[in-house]
Amino acid sequence: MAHTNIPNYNPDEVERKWQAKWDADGLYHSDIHPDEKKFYALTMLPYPSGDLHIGHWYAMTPSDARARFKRMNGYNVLFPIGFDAFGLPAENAAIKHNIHPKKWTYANIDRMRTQLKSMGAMFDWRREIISADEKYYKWTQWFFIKLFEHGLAYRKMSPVDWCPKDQTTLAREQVVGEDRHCERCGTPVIKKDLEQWFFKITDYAEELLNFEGIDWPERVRTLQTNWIGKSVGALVTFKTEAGDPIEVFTTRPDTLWGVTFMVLAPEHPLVQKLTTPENQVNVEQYIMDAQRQSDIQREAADKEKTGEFTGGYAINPVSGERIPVWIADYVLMTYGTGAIMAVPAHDQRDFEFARKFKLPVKVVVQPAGAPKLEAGEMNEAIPAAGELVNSGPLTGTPGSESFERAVEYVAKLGVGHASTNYRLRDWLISRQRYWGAPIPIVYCKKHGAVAVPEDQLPVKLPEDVEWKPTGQSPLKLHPTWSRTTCPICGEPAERETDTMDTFMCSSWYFLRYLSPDDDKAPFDQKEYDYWMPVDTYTGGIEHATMHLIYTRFFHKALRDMGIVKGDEPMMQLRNQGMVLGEDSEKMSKSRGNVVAPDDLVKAYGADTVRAYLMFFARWDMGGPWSSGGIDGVQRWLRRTWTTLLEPAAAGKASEGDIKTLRRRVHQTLKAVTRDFESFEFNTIISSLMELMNDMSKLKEKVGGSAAWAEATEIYLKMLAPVAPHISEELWERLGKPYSIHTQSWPRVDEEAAREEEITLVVQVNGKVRERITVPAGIDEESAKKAALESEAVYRFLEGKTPKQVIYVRGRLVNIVV
RNA sequence: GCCGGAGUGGCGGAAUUGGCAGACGCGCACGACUCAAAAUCGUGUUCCCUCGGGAAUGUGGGUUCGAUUCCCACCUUCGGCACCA
Repeated sequence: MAHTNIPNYNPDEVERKWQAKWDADGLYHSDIHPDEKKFYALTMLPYPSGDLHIGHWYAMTPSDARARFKRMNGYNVLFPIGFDAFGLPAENAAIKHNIHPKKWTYANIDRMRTQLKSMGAMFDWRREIISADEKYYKWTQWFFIKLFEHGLAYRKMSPVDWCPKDQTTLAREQVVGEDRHCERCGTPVIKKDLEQWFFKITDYAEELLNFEGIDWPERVRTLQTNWIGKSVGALVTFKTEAGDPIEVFTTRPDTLWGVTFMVLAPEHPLVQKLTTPENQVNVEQYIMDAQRQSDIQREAADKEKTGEFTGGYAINPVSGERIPVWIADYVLMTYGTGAIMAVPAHDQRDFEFARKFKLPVKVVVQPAGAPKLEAGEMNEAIPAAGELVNSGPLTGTPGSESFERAVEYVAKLGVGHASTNYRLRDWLISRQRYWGAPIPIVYCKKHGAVAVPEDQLPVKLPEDVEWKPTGQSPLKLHPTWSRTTCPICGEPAERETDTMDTFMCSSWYFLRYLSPDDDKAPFDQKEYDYWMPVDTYTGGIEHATMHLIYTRFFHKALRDMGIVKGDEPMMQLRNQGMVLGEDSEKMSKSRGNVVAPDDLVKAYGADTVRAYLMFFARWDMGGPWSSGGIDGVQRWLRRTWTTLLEPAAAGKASEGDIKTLRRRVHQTLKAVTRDFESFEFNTIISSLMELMNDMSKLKEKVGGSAAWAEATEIYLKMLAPVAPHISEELWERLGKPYSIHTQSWPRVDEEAAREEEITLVVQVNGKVRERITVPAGIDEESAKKAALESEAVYRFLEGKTPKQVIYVRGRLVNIVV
């Protein structure tokens, strides 16, 4: 079978040739064409960490293939790329290798740009953005000022999460895991009281829970919903005996008559006042202990309850009962009001606390069906709703309306009202590090925090800075940089020396792709009106409660300022899984299980790597890399090469063979089209492999026919988004007009795709006994008749009469005996 | 504890609406070609079997003529949240 008269498939040569030509021709330039429908395909912008990782390829290749598919389907496609270039790793590498963060970052970008280009993606490089460029971060600062002007950026002193290794504060979203460690470096965080800048994302908590009109994965929606943590309840005001109000948030206003004590967070402002002299020493000791403990210790769920009695009492506003006020670290100052009403009969935490400190338990809810609750006999709290008992005027209220009735009651008394609480906190954006966009604020003695005027942007990041982390912002240590004048009064003033969280840069980057060089505005309005919103956004799920929630907030805030339109920036989101090492572990240099795409491209060519990444796992699931499997994909592309280039045999094709070929081609086209739409990339490749297997078998007979010409043309068009170089090369060698990537996606010939004969499965009692070939259009009567007459059925019926015969059109007959 | 995903051959995975379980590929075995090997091509490959069949999609039930698919309970595993009032 060896044919020596056709050239060998040399991926390296083919790929270099076409990448150069596409680049020279501007084949992937995306410009506004008002008469064409647009498609904005976006892949999450990479951090320039040094080398392009196989994970980047895994994320971007199918996104690129789908963008190409959309282009062939008549869309004017925008598929841009850029670099999320500010951030800690640059600074850490700078310290380690004593190289300036800027130099390190831009050298990495140069390397990664070359690596990205080897992928052969349809990126429009004219639109590349680098978030660390002055012309980019000028607008990041501009957005900060807009948020500031609209009251969505504010500064406050509060206990914040601090990473002792990276020497900076972190947003809550960037503190992860049970031991509450830094998302970047893994070091457990500590609390520090600092004055920091925040964005008021909590203003949008309710709206962020609404995913109507966007096609985002259930998983991301759940993660964001949990993160926002909505609780519906009521705020109720108790009073101390001295008359000071203590407001509590409760989700169970129906249990108000069951309150037997109150608990304040140790940091609660009323603690000092409430504490009686004889409890002073113990309370102060407890507060000090609580402060010393890390969050990890304090928030451990299985920890035994601790607390201290203040000696003070409060009055229950509905019952008038006098109840003791305690402090305990299970009540957090950062959630709700920092104080709770304790109902030990119906809340497990309060129950444990009451049992430990011998506080009374009072039953006020009797769930239907449960035995009558007796406080003395309970060994756990009963949180279920039910009929109210021992609840003053509300006694006898059924569980179904107890919540509403209780809220009405406290509202009538003027001591409370319905309220909703969210777990979401405002976004802390100050970072005490060098390599970020400076916060464009000036502090004036007279005017306080003043925004830098727009015409003075950008506030440039100086390069002559000692960047080693000291816990102080490096910009603060610069001898002159922070010295300036107040934009309002002109008096000497100080610049803010913290930089912004890099998630600020990535919250709006997809807008900068629209007009990366515009120096009048963050984006060009014409470009915006044509391209936005993003139609498909692809990337990892790890940003569900970081980037993806920030960018939605950002968009909504800009919408309310009239800067952008619509409620959401990205209409459809899809997440890829993760490529693991061959040992099924996360790839890491220390484990030595890293797969380098550059090596693979060298050995197999980009097309094989692309196709294998699309083939080897379900894209949304990912999985361990297997070095063996890639050979199969390489074999398939080589087979494609030889099958399409070998001269056709002179033989005459039979009508049956032609029909078979066309049927297979159009059936495959149908499946591939469907799978591109639904992100099922692995079955695209297997369908193409199957078709190639069939084509190579049929070629000897049909190689000279018009059907064969049609088959090769459709096959190459389907292959083009997956393997853009080899398909372009074969397209050219078959004498077709340049470029295959500007061709239209073929149309399915339904007539040709239709099966003429089908295999009818014959079951007896649900077990397959026979397969018979029948005409596709067979009617029910004939199908049943054919089944009953088959030899196997005769054997299995053993003379018995069928009780029932079930027919599924075009599929099977089941004979029930 | 709560929320969500996943469990199918030796391996990655496929199966459109409840209708042929294991497509496609890897690996393996055998064969062709070769002095030989590689490459390539071909055949086979879930398990058991008395060669008639039988069993099988994490486990146990249920619905159905028929369940990888729907329902209930559970196990394992991955991810998120977690003293959130």
